[in-house]
Amino acid sequence: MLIKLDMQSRQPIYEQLITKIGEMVLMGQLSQNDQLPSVRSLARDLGVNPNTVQKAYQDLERDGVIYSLVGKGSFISGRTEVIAHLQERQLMKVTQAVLQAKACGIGKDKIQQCVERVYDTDLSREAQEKG
Amino acid sequence: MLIKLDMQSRQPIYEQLITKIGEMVLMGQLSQNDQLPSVRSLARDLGVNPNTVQKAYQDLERDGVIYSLVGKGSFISGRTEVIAHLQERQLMKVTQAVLQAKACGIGKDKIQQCVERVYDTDLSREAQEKG
Amino acid sequence: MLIKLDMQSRQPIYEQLITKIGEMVLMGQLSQNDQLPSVRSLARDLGVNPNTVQKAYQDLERDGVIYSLVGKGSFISGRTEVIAHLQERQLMKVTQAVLQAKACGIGKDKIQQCVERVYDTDLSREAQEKG
Amino acid sequence: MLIKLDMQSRQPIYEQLITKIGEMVLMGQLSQNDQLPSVRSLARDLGVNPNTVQKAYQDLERDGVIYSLVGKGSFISGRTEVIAHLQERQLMKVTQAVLQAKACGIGKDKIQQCVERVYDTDLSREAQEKG
DNA sequence: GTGGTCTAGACCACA
DNA sequence: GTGGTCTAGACCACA
Repeated sequence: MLIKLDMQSRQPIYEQLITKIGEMVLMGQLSQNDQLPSVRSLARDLGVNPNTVQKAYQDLERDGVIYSLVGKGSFISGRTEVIAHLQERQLMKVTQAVLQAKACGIGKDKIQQCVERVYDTDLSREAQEKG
Repeated sequence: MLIKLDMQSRQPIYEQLITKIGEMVLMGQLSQNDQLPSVRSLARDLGVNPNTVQKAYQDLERDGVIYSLVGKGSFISGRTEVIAHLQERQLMKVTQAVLQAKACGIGKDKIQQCVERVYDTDLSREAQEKG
Repeated sequence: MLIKLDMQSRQPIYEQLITKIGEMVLMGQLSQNDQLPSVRSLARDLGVNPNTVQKAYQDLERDGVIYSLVGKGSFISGRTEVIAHLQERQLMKVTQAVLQAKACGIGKDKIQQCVERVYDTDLSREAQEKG
Repeated sequence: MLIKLDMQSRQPIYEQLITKIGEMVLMGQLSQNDQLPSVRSLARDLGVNPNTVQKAYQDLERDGVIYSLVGKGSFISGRTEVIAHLQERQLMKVTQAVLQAKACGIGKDKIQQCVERVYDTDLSREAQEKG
């Protein structure tokens, strides 16, 4: 389970975990019924408090992204509605940021440049890494 | 001073205040050397503790957005470098959100639709207000 | 009465006034029994609140730097002991700053350079202004 | 954590705290990633309100001297640029005091004596402690 | 346990 | 009147 955490970030560790696991589901790196590492082993691997992983798993279960079987472990639910919901939520964040940007007097063109840069830069970076 | 606070929000009150005043500066609703309402009067108007407004004002002063004179009041600094910095910071937030969206497998077109919607919606709202 | 105030400074205006008048006494620009401008006229000239000038004059009188005659005005006392005391107090400030600098691990040589710079720079500046 | 506060001082408690911790960093008594006492424990030890310590810690974090992790604690950042900046700021204070002294007609020799006294006195104090 | 936010209210220096 | 500091104490999210 390759997860990079930013310990200095203002974003709570448990939220970073939720985001990362959500991304792995959306990108197909985690599929229906795949088993997640146990709370303790993941906590050990990441060097964080088990409570933190526990909190992330609980939230993911509450949102239907994973399901837990007592004594067996935690698994990806893979329900399509959940996946759609994850993407919607992320789009909402973009909308919020753009709304605030507009409230700051930032023009549509600036935002569009910003979007272009993100999608173009990453494509070229992936090309480099593959090439 | 028209400021709406969301008391239910996860975002702290003093941060909401900072954001709102920053927006008013960027939109030209507050200009250089304009006087802000006093800590106490704004606190009274918003129904929050003076300490909370004080914290917002002190953070704004540290960021160079306003300056405070004991015994006289708090005023907009209006330094251009500060204004530019405020906009950059907001653009960074958009970039972050878009980056995460991309990491979730959301396509460029979806983001662009989202941007269009934000800017078009507001235009129509302005049209309604004028018409 | 040529006095330049820094309205943006953290140092209170009344303290700036006290310092400036003290300096003028020490530099011989104000001599024994010289009359000071009235509280109101000085406040008007400087664009500050009369209370502020009043407070400065009161402190100066308490320290024996000036004396006030009701209905006549305020005057320089010019007592030698007072002049010596003003200089001592300023030296104390230097000592305090140097003590803190030493507590910060700053070496004696750095401080000495700093002293040289102040005295050399100003001499050359005075030369330019006179020449 | 040995910190002496002067409750009678005009200097605010939180500023005294900031100064003291800054000095300990500069003197190498606190090094990179060293953990500071928690807000509550330090407040208890010093007999002040936790909010006051909190304010000091937050200011130190904003200046890059320390970093705080919610749920874990506060730690020394140890960034060299920050350390250099702390010393520069202290030297500025010395320069200001010397400039004012000169404006008061105090000669260079008087200042130099004052510097000598500070650095010699402390050396003898260290000698006493060792001897 | 940790840091962060907030209230209610006092007191201060300053203009 | 103004901003700034501080206390006492509550509650929250997080690890």
